[in-house]
Amino acid sequence: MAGEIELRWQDRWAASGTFSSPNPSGPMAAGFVAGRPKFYVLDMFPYASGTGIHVGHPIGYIATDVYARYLRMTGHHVLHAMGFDAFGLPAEQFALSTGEHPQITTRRNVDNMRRQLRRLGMGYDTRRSVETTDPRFYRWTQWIFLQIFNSWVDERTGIARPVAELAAEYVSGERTVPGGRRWADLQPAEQRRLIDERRLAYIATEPVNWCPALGTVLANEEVTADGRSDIGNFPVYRRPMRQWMMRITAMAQRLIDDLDQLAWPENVKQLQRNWIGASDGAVIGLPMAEPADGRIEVFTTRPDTLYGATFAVLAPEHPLVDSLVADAWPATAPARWGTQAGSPRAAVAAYRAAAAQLPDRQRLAEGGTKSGVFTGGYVINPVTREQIPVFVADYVMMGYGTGAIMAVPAHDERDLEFARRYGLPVRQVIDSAGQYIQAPGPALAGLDARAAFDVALSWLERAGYGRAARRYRLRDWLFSRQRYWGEPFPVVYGDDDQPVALPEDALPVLLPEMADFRPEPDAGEDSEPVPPLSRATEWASVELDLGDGPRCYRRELNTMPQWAGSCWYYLRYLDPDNDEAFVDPAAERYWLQPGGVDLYVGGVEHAVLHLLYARFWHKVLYDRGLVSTPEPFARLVNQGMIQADAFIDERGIYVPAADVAGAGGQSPSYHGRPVTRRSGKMGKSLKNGISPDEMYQQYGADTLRLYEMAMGPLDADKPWRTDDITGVHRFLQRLWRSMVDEQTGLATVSDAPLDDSTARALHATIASVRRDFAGLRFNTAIARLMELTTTAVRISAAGRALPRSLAEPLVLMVAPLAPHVAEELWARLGHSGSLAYADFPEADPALAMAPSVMLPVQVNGRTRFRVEVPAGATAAGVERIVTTHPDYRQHTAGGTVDRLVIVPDRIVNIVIR
RNA sequence: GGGGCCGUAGCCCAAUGGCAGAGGCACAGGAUUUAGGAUCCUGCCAGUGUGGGUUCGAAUCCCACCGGCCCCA
Repeated sequence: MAGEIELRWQDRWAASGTFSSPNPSGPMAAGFVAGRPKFYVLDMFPYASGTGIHVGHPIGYIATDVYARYLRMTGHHVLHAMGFDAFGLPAEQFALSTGEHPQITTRRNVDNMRRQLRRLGMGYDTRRSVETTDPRFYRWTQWIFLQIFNSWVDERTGIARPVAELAAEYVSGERTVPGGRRWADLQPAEQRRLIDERRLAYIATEPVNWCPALGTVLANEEVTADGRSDIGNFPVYRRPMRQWMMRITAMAQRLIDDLDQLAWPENVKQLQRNWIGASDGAVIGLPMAEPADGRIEVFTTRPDTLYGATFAVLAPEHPLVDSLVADAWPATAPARWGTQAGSPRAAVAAYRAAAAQLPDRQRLAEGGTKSGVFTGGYVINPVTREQIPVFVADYVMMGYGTGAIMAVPAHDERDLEFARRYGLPVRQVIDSAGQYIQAPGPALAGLDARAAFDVALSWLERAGYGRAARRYRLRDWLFSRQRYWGEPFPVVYGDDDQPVALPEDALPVLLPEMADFRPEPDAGEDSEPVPPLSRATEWASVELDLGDGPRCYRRELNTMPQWAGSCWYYLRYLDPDNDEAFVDPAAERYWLQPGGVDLYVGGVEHAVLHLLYARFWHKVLYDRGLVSTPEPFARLVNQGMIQADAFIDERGIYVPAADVAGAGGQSPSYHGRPVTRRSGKMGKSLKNGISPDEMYQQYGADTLRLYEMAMGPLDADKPWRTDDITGVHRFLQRLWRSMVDEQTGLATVSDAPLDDSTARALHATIASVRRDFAGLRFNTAIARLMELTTTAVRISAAGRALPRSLAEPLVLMVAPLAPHVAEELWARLGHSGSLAYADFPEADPALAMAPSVMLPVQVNGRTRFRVEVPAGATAAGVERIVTTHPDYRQHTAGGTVDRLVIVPDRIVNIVIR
């Protein structure tokens, strides 16, 4: 029954385009009403995986759909669309596992997910659905890449500008060329290098995480703490490679500062701040002992502890290592510093080679022993004038600060561990009482840490050794992958091997059809990455006329990472068919003003990467005048995780929860063997997913939607219990029977007016439900609607037809949550159109109020008796009633009344001493 | 180790600093029914993790501890 009704309404909504929302102008302008408030509701971009969704996935989608339906009924233009992220490693790995082409598997996965969401009754504007793998979409992903490639961040303002303006500054002399030469005197290649090194998308040879088994490099975030790939758990090796990078670090400060204007959960903002990780300190130039004019720049957050610096450490990748390494060991160097190795140069070379293998996260992991090797070189501590030895050690990272540190073992644990291992001196700067020790250099004795920092910094500045500096933990974003299934870069290379941006009319650069899309098989640890696209030989080279006649160019063979499409899909929903621009500015302004997407709902697992990358792209687009808001997402809500029972066998391996016998009982078993219950996040890894298909087959989509919304607050983690579904299922049946005759199937309602108490219940419910919907508190709204339904059931069970003036508002209030049954009831109540745009009931406060209330009267905080007072009675009126009440004298006899606390309509408290 | 979130009935969850209970599950009893694991009615159970503090009044605010989850190291 439910299934038949639901499918019928879903067809009707689709056929009549019920949820199409108009743009203010352009091809989608039909139905636009000027002056109507707008709202942009957005779900995080789903990734079309191979296994379909489980019931934990759509909880956020259901919530936004309920909210969007509510907003439509309260007079808003609502934009709510759903598209699919389908490029990237997971889709490609899935295709590899089935042996089919990702084009095919992706198509199937997206179709399946569309089907599942449609079956849940989602009110999306299906005209606006996009897929990242569609050339009409990724053409603009490539176009945005070019905007980023052609931008630089002006270090004076932090704002992104066209690189043409950077060149103009060099030409005009406003910006001086490093080295003091004139721009016009530079070779074209030198000019080009000066521009390229400022671009926001750039090529760099950087140590990266190379995963031979996946045949690609991975971002740090895609590598686990023990140095394996997040996807597939394959070993990852560290090696330098030529890669595309995004200069997100140039926006670090704005990415921190602008968090303040966002209505986001505080913990997500904090995660972003920590990830960017600003720290204030100083860059200190430590003079090298040899060569005498050399300096090593170290970054420290504690310049006040310079006196305690007894050695210095360079990252293995540090460019100064070569010039610092001595030809022979100094006679004074002890054997434990590694001097038994032939020469400093050999020892350092061996160490660097070993360190290069390890992924960053493993190098930084605590507990791993700190290893290093002496370079044979020394620097001078500016405070003590002593020569201190310089080591190379892998606990210092090239990507952070300056890639070099002054080591203060007395006040840094990692330095201390290193010093102990190599027998280096430990010199205290601050004594056990927390006081600075009398020392040469800046006078710090008696100061607190804050003041000492300032004094030490100004001492360094005056002496010419250092300057204040702010550094970020954030690293530039590794933006290329050696895989097939991604957006091709809109870039080619000429004879000089330098990247050249393709003109806009050359877009899209289509991903070539390849039967064999696999990464290079059997790639070993030392293998050179061979992108699959290199085998598309016809595609890989191309003759173009880029302004200086037809020439042969090579295409970029890497592809973009999975994050690219999700950085801007929310803009394409606004204007999905535009072939002239990535988005029409009028549509963009209408839907994004004032502060970006009005409500963004998704999982907290995207708190850092997706949200940071998307903010970065959006800011570049904003600076370049292509979008109108500095931030993409004004308000963010994280839906909670759905947890479910999972089961492990005696080996500790998860077994499919669906096949566990006696899952709810004391002794669950799997194929006759005992298993142990271990609850956790529903999903593939715990093998405890429950498919929505079986739920709506058995109960219907309305019931599933209601259950997911009734489980608890949207943002709380909640355990799934299929047994509990019967509660909301009964609710819908009660609602139905309260107004539909079971024999005839006709609505039986009367035109009788509501009695006072029913009217009160109705209007109080309307007021609460409106408040709850507006605040995304669907669980409490459902509780109110269940109560009102009980009222309705009582009326109809007493043999009276339900008054229409109760039935209709009840149906309308249920509609956002259970739209199919509501539409069906609405139709049976005699209405011809969909209720999707019917007016949501309005509460009349006068009718909602009871004529009188029973006020509890407390004595010193304990309830002693009650008085009945008129609703809304003033404090003076209540006082009169209470003090003349027969029980008042009895309860105040024991002492003197200090005062009466009266909270109108709530409580009275008599304070007695 | 640092940061964040959360502990209310057998379970899931409500409660602008104001009578601890809205709703659901489970359970028990009754009604109805050829029967039902359907439907209707009724009932049942906690003093809010622990200990302090603020307040006329604390589940709610503050501190410490215990337990759980998440993030970072």
